[in-house]
Amino acid sequence: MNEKLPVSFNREIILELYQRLMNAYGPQNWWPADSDFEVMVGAVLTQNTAWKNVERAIANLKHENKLRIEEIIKLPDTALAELIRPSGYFNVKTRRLKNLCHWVQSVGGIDKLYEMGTIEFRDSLLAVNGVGPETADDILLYAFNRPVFVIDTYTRRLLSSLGLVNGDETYESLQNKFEACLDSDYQVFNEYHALIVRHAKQKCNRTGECDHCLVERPFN
DNA sequence: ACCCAGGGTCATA
DNA sequence: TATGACCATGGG
Repeated sequence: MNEKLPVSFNREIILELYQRLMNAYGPQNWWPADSDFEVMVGAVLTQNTAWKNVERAIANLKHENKLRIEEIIKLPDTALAELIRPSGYFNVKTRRLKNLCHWVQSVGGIDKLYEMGTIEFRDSLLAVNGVGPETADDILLYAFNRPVFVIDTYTRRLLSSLGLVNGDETYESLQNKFEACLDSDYQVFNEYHALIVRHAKQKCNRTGECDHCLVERPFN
């Protein structure tokens, strides 16, 4: 008896992982943006794209005073595409940004979003062409402080590396697991995901004692 | 020269 | 429902 049980996805493990990440990297202060709308734009622009490239695109929009809903809608597709060019997929993202802006207008403007229930908010976002689960949750969590846990490829990679998942789990399945393990606190959700991204960027020196290794060491 | 980056949609079987 | 193709820039 007293044999070691296989590590499973439970509250204790998820809390310890959070502590490891926090100890290694400290608070990340996400999402870097000057406005809620900027978070929404950034969430679309960063799809499968390095954040550094998104920063350039957003800087272009700011410099031309186009980081506003009406301005983006007004802008011809070719002009908008040119401004966001550095973030890649610029034709696709031009369409997606406009879809998102039209959607905001259709619900009566940004102010109406603060009054919307989180479930309805999420479903409504997902109905916008170009907004998938991660983009929707980025917006819900980082622009509107809603307690939804963001899942991304880094999250899957980390969990897989720790042997906590098989890799065949759906987005919502993983999200549900996290949300079931944690108190529904948007500040923790915010920090947790930011820390996972921070960890993904951490280089491993293979000594077993770097921050990367300390975070990913086996659980007892 | 190749691979990846804070995804998502669409056509096809 | 489940793959595969496609979108495109910039840095390692």
